Amino acid sequence: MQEAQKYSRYSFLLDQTARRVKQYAKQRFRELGWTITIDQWAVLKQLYDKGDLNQRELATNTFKDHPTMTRIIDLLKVKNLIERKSHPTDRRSFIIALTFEGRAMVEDCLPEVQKIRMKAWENLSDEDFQEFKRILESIYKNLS
Amino acid sequence: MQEAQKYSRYSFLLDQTARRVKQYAKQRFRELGWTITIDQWAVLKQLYDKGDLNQRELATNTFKDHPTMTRIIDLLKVKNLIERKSHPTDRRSFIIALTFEGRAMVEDCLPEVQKIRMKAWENLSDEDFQEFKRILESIYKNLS
DNA sequence: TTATTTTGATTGTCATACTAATAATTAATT
DNA sequence: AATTAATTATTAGTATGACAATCAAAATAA
Repeated sequence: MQEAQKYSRYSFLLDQTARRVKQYAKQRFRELGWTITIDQWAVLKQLYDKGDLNQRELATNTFKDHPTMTRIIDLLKVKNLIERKSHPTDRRSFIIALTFEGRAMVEDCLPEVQKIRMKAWENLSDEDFQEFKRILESIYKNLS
Repeated sequence: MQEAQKYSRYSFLLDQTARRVKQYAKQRFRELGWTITIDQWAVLKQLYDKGDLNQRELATNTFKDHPTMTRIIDLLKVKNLIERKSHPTDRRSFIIALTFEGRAMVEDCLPEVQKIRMKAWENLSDEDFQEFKRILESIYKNLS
C-alpha cells in the first residue's frame, strides 16, 4: 500500500494550505483595521453580488451549515452591516439585506481583498488555475 | 480586474474541499464506531511513525499551534491512547507516547484510513497528484 | 552569579465547523 | 380539515483554529 501512504499526504497539504490562506487574509484584514473576518466577508460579498437572500440560500451559496450562518449573521447584525427583514409570505424565513454601511464596506474592501487573493497566485499560470480547479472539484465530487 | 475576480474563487474552492475531506473522514470514523477525530488521528499516526515526541515536535510536524496541540493531547489522554511522560532533563517538557491501546488503535484503523484517503483520489492520476502538490506548495510559499 | 531572554506548555477568548435536537411554520397527504 | 411530513431557523455541545497572555524552567548574556 505504497500508493495510499503517498496520496494520504494530500489531505494534510490541503488542510494546511487552506488554513494558511485564511490565516493570511485574517492577518491582512487586521493590519488594515477591518473588524470583520474572512467568513463574514464572504457573506457580505455574496449579498453584494446576488442581492437579498434568506439564510438558507446564503448558507448554500457559501457552503456553510445553518448554525454557522445564523451566528455569522448575528455578528454582522451587531456591526450594523446587514439587517434581517421578515419574509413577506413565509414567517419562518428572514431576508438578509446589506445596510448602507454594509454596502459601503464591501465597496471599500473589494480592491484590497482582490489583492490579498491574488497574492497566493504569484508565479502560477492560468493553466495551473484550471488544473487546480479541476482536481479540487474532482475530490469534492468523489466524497459527495 | 476580471482576473482577480476569477482567481478569487480558488480560496472558496480550497476551503470547501478541505472541509469536505475532513467531514467525509469524520463521517466514516463515526460509522466505524471510532471515538477519535481526524486531527486526533493525525497525532496518533505521527507518534506511531516517529516514536515518542514532545508537544512542540508534534505541533510542528502536524502544522498545529501549541494550544491546539495541548488540547488534542488532553483529549487523547482521557481516552487512554497516549501518555505524558516527564522529560528526563527538561522539566518544562513532556514526552508524549502511545499507550498499548493507542498503538493497537492505530494498527486497527490504518487500513480503513487509507481507504478513506484513497476515495478522494478516484479518477485522478499520479500526474494530477504531482500538479496538485506543486500548486498547493506554491500557494503556501507565496503567503509565507 | 545575577539579569535577561528564550522556550515549552497552558489558559482564555473569539470564531468557525459539525451534530443533534427543537420550535415554529408551511406543505403534503389522507 | 386534520394529521403528518418537510422546511427555516435556532440552541446546545464538542472540537478545532488563531491569537494573546501567562507561567515555569532553561539558556544566554552581563
